[in-house]
Amino acid sequence: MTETQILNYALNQFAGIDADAFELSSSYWQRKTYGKGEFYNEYKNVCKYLGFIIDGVFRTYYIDDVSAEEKNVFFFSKNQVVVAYKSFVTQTPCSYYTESMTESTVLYIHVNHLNELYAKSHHWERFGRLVAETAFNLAMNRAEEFMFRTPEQRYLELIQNHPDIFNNVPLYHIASYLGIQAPSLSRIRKRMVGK
Amino acid sequence: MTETQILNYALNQFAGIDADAFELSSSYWQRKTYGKGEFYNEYKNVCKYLGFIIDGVFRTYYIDDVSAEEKNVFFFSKNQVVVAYKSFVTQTPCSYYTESMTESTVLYIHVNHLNELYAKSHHWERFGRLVAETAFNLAMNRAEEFMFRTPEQRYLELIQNHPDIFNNVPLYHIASYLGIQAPSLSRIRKRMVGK
DNA sequence: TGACGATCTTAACCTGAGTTAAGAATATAG
DNA sequence: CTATATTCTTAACTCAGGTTAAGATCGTCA
Repeated sequence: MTETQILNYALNQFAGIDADAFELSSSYWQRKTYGKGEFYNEYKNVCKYLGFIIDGVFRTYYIDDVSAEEKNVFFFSKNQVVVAYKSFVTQTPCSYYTESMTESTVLYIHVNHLNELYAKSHHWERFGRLVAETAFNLAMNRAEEFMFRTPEQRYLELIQNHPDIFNNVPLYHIASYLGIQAPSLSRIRKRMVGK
Repeated sequence: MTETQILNYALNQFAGIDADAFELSSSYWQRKTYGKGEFYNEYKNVCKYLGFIIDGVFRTYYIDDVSAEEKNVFFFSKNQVVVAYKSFVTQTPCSYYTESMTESTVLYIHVNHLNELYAKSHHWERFGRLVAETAFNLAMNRAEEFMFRTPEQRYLELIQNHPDIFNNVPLYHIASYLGIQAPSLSRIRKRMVGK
């Protein structure tokens, strides 16, 4: 399958974008590759593109003003959308960095083109709603993990629910994502030997 | 102002719903009052209504399976929408309880009627998108509070940003909202005397 | 007003995460 | 296959929040 076919298929699965609706968008999609450590979007930058990951892993992180520590917020991988949602929707500067952690390939579309598609087609409007819902679910799940689970439970659930992330990301990035320091994650892992 | 006028005004402010667009919806809105402790929506119930709070305060909480503790997730008050968003959008059973903490008055609309309005009017479609964005912001802010702030910082920011909640809700409910136990909140408050 | 229930604080002890720094294990490149 | 950098674990200590139970304070209403 070509990359465009992969995209078409994914959009169909996700939002019922059929061949005709996809055709409306086809001239708008562009392709970009990222090296390890390259940014999809940076702090204070307005996110102008919605990306679909053909291959690779991205992380979105926050830099704490006080401790200057990086705190991982989201991971995005293959066949997922990558976007700084709030910045993209409101076209305001982003609070985060979104960085490629691997060699990556992305197909992306400009916010203006997407808005055109919303106006032209109910299918694409539906897509916009579903992206909003997906973003909500992502944020709400993240909030729930921190409100209701201990770091140990978050660790176990990450292994269960996102083995793709767990297996492809160094542990110190996992620790940051779980909201703890690397030594704490080591202790949790040690505690669990035998359980 | 009548309650309907309050609603009309708020919808206009929030999403540019003009007199004509409001007229489309006017026969759909119903009114309900809640006593202290009455539920807007309960665990395992599908949330079928989007409410606009004329007066009162609601809280959404989760009950921990293990500890059987209540954990407050959101507060909603006057001139805000009250809804179990995920349940409402997906029409699936809710994970939460949403309870009135005071005598309250709500104007509400059924999900089917709202979907009708989406189909009929771009104004209402816009409203739907904005509700989705509001829900995202609420969830994302909550996630950020827990990912990036200490309980003490969360407490200070609550006082700053939501004095209405802080002043109208008992401290043990605030503690739960901040993700800590009541004695911890007492210690934080004590620590801060003199700061 | 005074008695009750609700709310808030305090104390004592426990536990798990933070911090720092050192060292072990693992990858990667030359 | 060794040297080097990266990643992971461990140790020792500190500290904030959890837990439990007691007591203080506040509100309310008979």
